[in-house]
Amino acid sequence: MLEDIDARIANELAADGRCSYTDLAERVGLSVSAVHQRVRRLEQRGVIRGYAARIGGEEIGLPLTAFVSLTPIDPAAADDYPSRIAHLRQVEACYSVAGVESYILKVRVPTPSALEALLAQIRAAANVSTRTTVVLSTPFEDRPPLVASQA
Amino acid sequence: MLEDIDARIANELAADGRCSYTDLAERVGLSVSAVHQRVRRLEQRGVIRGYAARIGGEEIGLPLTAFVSLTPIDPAAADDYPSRIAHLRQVEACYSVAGVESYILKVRVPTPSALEALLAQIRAAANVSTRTTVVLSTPFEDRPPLVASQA
DNA sequence: GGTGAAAAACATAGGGT
DNA sequence: ACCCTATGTTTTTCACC
Repeated sequence: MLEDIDARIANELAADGRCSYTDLAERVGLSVSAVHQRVRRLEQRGVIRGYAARIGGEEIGLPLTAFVSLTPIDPAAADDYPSRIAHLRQVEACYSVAGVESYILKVRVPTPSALEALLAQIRAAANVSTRTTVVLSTPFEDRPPLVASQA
Repeated sequence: MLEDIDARIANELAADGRCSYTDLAERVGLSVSAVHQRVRRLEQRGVIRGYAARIGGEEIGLPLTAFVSLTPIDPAAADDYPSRIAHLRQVEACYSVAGVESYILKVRVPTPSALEALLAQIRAAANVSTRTTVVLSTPFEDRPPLVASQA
């Protein structure tokens, strides 16, 4: 599926998303145009889904992170919770999970009272009960996965 | 703290980490060099912590994501759990949380049995008990936070 | 798949307002 | 803080292997 040089390219870009093709080419030992072509293919195949700047939460006034677990109140309701919640931009991620609860959300807000308001919006928008776990600190986050070759 | 144009630059780069300075300059209505200077300052201030390619888990043979909650077995033990776990590369994130449990980890593995092995490693390395919630699907993830100005 | 070369676009530094 | 200009680098395409 994923060949060795492609894996190395993906790892490099996961660690440094703005790395130039020229640098990449040197590191993996190919010409610039070959690397360029491979990167485009990786993007098409969905191995690389996009590029993002990692933003420091505290520096932009969103120091409070929390995980919010959702339990549907009406078990017979339609299963479109994600779409009911996606418009809330403070919700950074939404996972459907196997467990007592149905979804886990990751949220980022400026203050405890903003969290309170957001929880009310979530409950209202999706007809769910919530259980919230506040993040105290983040020793590490967003570590790039080890892309291994499997050709 | 964070001025309007800086906020827009941060938002653009959060959404498209490989956007050129030329494009950025057009979008925010400044000269290329002014934008370049601002980006450097945002990086120095920690607003922008780095750049990363977003990698598709299924496409690289890591289709199984889970959240693992940790409870210390010896409540008197030293509080260096993150450093005991950081060497396990399947652990993508580590959060210290307020709740029944002490930490939440996000992990990505190829198979259920790799998850089993990883959990054993986590328990052995940190002397903790674990509770695992398997992710079934990910409606969305890594949405860029809304960087708001607060000058 | 890969290379190499040429044109266009871009990044970067310096001096001026 | 910003703009402009000049220079070197990078991206991107294309013809060829």
